[in-house]
Amino acid sequence: MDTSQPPRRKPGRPKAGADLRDRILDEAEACFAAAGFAGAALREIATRAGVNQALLRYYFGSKQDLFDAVFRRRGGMISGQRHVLLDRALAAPDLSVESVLRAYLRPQWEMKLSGPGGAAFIALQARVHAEPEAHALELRREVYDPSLRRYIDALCDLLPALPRAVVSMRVAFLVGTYLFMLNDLGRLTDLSEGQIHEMPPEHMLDQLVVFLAAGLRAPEI
Amino acid sequence: MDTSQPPRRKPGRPKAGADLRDRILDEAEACFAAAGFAGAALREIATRAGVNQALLRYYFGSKQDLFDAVFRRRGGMISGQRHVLLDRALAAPDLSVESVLRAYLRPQWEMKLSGPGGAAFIALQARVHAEPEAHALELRREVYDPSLRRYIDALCDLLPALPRAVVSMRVAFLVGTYLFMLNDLGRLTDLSEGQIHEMPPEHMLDQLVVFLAAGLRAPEI
DNA sequence: TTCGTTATTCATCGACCGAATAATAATACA
DNA sequence: TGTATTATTATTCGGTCGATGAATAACGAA
Repeated sequence: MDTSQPPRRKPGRPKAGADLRDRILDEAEACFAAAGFAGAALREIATRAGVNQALLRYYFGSKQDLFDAVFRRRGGMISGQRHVLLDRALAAPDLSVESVLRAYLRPQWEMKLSGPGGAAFIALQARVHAEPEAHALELRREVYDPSLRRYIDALCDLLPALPRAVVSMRVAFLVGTYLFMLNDLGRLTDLSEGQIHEMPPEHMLDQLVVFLAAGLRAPEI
Repeated sequence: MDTSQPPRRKPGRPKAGADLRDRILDEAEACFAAAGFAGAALREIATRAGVNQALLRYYFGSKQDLFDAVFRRRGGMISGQRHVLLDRALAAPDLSVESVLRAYLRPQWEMKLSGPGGAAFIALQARVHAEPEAHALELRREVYDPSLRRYIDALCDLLPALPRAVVSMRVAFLVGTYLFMLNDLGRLTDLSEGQIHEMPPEHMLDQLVVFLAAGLRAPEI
């Protein structure tokens, strides 16, 4: 009489494909963003995605591999969009420090506003940037450094008075500024006693561009 | 024959006091910085500090309480130093955006360079700023927001053409910039193909001040 | 139909973690 | 000296975690 099997049992091949894969990545993204790498539990990711935990391993390998897949998915999108937007900015007649900055910032900005998934990735990205582990550093380099180098080249051309070392350093400053700003966007409100809260998001991006462009253009000391 | 007690046994009261307490906080700081809150293990902290794990609980309470103690220790130092340096800057004849910026940046900068403990705290701080949990947010607010508000006031006086909302936002930008820069100081090297590596640290702080001061002074759009 | 391959679940293992409790040694105080 | 208090250790508990291997159902090819 032990043979009574509850009806919910369906190993096999019901929902395979990129669809399920993406759903797993979505939930993993949310969990990693909320709890960090160590704090996220594969069990919870699997449950939220409606699959068995062993399936994560079947698809992605270890926990670290899953994390990397999450990071590369959106990171690759952003890098690709930056590449396209930089090409467009360089070809446009209004080429300027501001237009290059916008080409760099817009992909992340739009991902942040695109919905909870995009916002989760921004948070996750901020975490990765704060992690000192060698693996996190490699990941960031692999995903982002190539596109960054092109932007440094473009800005050096636009700011011929500045040596490359100074431009490189200022670009590094810039990365910290926007990462923090995007991640903390909701909390900026507090410092300004609510005044920022009433500002439309598009205006905030403008503010950021103004701030960063002025910093980049500052004469060398 | 079970009564043979190995000589290494010394419960009691050998090394009590602020000394041991600080050693525990030091090791906790290093572990939390390296692995994050969830990733750090109380067992390792205790081992590295040369004490039993239960002693952590006796001194600090839960893991979260220990973390908070770590954060408040150095955070309090920084806030205190900022308060003093801002007073001094406001009273000095060369009061300027730059001098206010330096008063804000110097405590963290010197902590970073003061040794491995200080550097560990900077890393930990960057992690806390990237964590979305409500508790982390409260902690940051409690430790840092009061001093931040004074700096916003001072900068508003120095930049009367800018509305307070804009100054507040730019100060928020600024926080991200220096946090990221301090934490990534060692890695900035890569982007500049080694050129930054040869720059003396003091010069890097100057570069940061120039960048931020220009951003703060940018005319409103 | 048959059979191998692929996708999925189930069940479990060993490790580790944070917390808790009880025992115990050093000190302070009477 | 004796006794209460404080600082420290030893040990254990329940829980959770990532990983793993075996079982199994669906599908594609023959």
